Amino acid sequence: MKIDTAKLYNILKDRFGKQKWWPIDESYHRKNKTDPRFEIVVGAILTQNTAWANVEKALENLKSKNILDLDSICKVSIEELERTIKPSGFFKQKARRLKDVSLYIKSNYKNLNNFFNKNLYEIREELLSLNGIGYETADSILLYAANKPIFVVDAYTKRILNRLGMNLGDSYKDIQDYFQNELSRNFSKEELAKVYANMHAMLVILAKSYCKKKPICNICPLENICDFRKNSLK
DNA sequence: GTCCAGGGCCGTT
DNA sequence: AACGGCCATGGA
Repeated sequence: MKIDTAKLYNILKDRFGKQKWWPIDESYHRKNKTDPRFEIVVGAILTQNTAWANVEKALENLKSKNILDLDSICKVSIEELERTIKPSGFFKQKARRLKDVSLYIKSNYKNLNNFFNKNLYEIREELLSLNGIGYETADSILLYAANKPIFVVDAYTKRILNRLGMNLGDSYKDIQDYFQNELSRNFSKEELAKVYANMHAMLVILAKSYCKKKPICNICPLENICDFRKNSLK
């Protein structure tokens, strides 16, 4: 069975409201005259299979050293970068990944703005060509930093879909296409980026607070439309 | 002590 | 194409 994603969107919105997603320290970037979107690029890499609380510690460390910007990450030594982001885990590979993406943008585009001004799919290809940036990280950067209309699929999304009983399989692209096809029919082109952003944000909130590994079904907003809930009541 | 978190890569079947 | 091991920290 397939559930209308526009309906899903509205149910979640009624319960959670609009989520202001991807926290950014605006005041830090105002003060330092740095591009706040770069914080999202960094966060997207640091959060790979990692609890956000640990990412926050790493981001705080970067801010306290005033190196949460493109040019600083390009300049800082790999050893110091590793030490600074250590709380976020996998610090050696993540330091390398931050370096790689930063140096790529710096050498090819000078700054984030020039890079993000390109076409969505051109940016996506370039991000995916870098080691350590897969579909989810690339799309998170595109959606939340570059404000491009592309839907982010993550482990939470897959878990929720499986429990709802939508047989979309495990393919990233299939799931992404499904959401984009459905939502683009129900919302205007101009608001799609915001809708995708809210949708993903609300799915994450749902997964964290209700649709956990051990789900809390009896107070879940999707209780009435969920196969997992129905089966557990049998 | 065990489990898990807003993945991705690489080697083996 | 699919799967398993690996990367690492800190909170529950």
